[in-house]
Amino acid sequence: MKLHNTLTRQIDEIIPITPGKLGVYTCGPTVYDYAHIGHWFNYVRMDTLVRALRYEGNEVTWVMNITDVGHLVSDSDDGEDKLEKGAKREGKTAWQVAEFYTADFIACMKLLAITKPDHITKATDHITEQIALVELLEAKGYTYVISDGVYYDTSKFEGYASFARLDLEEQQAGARVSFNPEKRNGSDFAVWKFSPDGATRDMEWDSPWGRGFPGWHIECSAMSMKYLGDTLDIHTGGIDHVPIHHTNEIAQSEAATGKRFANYWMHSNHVMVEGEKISKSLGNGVRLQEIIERGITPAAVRLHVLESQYHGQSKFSWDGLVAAQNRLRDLQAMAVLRYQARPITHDTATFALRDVPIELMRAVAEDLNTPAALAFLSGVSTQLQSVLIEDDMVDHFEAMLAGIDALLGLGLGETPDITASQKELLIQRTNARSAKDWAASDHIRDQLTAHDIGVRDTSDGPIWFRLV
RNA sequence: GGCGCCUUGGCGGAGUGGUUACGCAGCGGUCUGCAAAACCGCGUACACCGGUUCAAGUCCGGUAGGUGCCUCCA
Repeated sequence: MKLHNTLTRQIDEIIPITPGKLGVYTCGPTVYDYAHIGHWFNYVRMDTLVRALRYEGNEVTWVMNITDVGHLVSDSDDGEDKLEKGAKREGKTAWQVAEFYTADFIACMKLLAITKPDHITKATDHITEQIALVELLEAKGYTYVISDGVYYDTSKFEGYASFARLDLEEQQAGARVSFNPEKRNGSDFAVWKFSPDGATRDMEWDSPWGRGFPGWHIECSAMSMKYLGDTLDIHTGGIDHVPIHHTNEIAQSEAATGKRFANYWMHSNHVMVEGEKISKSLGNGVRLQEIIERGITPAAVRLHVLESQYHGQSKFSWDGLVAAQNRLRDLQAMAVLRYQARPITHDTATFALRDVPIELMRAVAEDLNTPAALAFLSGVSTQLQSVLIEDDMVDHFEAMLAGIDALLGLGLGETPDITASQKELLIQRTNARSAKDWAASDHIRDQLTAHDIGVRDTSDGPIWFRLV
């Protein structure tokens, strides 16, 4: 498996620290609002990465965090906590807000066939680990305390700007936001924030420095290293995290351990909706629920994501979603051929079914080139429509679908057979056609259509497929 | 102001030097009792201008347009 590694800015072959085992950490959602289509592109891609690594035979430990505290809404020094803000908006506590949106997120993951991570870690469940990490950084002299919190001194970490290739001085000169004058450097960030004087937050904890809550960045460092060790194999996240969040994670983690934090960094690029960036102000953050309400299945959404590559900016449109839905229908029509195998008449149909998932993996291994994998799959679909599926092919057919699903998560192996009564209708129609009773034959066809079943008549008899 | 990225046929989207993937939509054909489906074929696509090369969508330079980050953001 090769990936575009943000660390080296190259396509790198993934080499596990421990052969056959891989630790993958994915920056998960901040649960203050619903996830939108941009998030789902990201998580479907990460899931595809994990699926592919496992398909290659690796034992993968996948960790995803849930940020349920500490993610500030604006400037990292003065801003409000997103969860506390969400709580005010909805008249709930921050805890209730976090619980609600976490549940929604996990439900949507399931709909999109995103593999359940081995560990879904909440920041609020790991306050002890985060405090311990701050204490370690303090002991090593990386932190200082000012009026509103404990800060990390980025000037103490050599190469702070190198990961994101930042020019800190130039950036500060052109920055549109002024920073807290108590900070030693503009790029310094809070690892522990104090609760405001006289105010009580929904979420706050005691610490050696005072009552408050952890900074957003420290959470990912603390939790990823707890579950995956000091050096992760692969760290993934949205591309927007490169200059700040991931830069800060590296600074914290490497300062604490003296070791490299992650060997490979994979960043999912952004999705443009109808030509525009997804943003709150444009109100174009399409939710999965909205898509489903418009009659698009989650599997089609997933297919649409797989039609794009993670490294470049992607486009989302309703037309594109419909196109994906149509394409998926064709793949399902292929999948359902396994229920319609004929008795063996000759032994010439030697389609290499078992090689199909292997070929898909070959494409996916090239920096997650899922569009190329789908192109191959479409070719397979076309060939199978032309070939007579015989009884001795069914086992291989099922194994092929299982392989495709393991890799792409499209659920082709779950497409159900038609019912016994529907099969009976097909037989009746065949009989009517033999008798050249076209009225009866057409009537039965209408009945089948009402069941969303279409039929095509071939020289080897009827082949059914689902219309939706 | 600084640092990046992108521009492929109606739409989406592969493709890092040499048979123009693939999908959706469209058109034509075959098949069919009809319809549908399926299959086959079609559209002379690589923003523009130069350069390198026997050969460029693919490398280099420039132009135009778009876009991302530098502020929370997947």
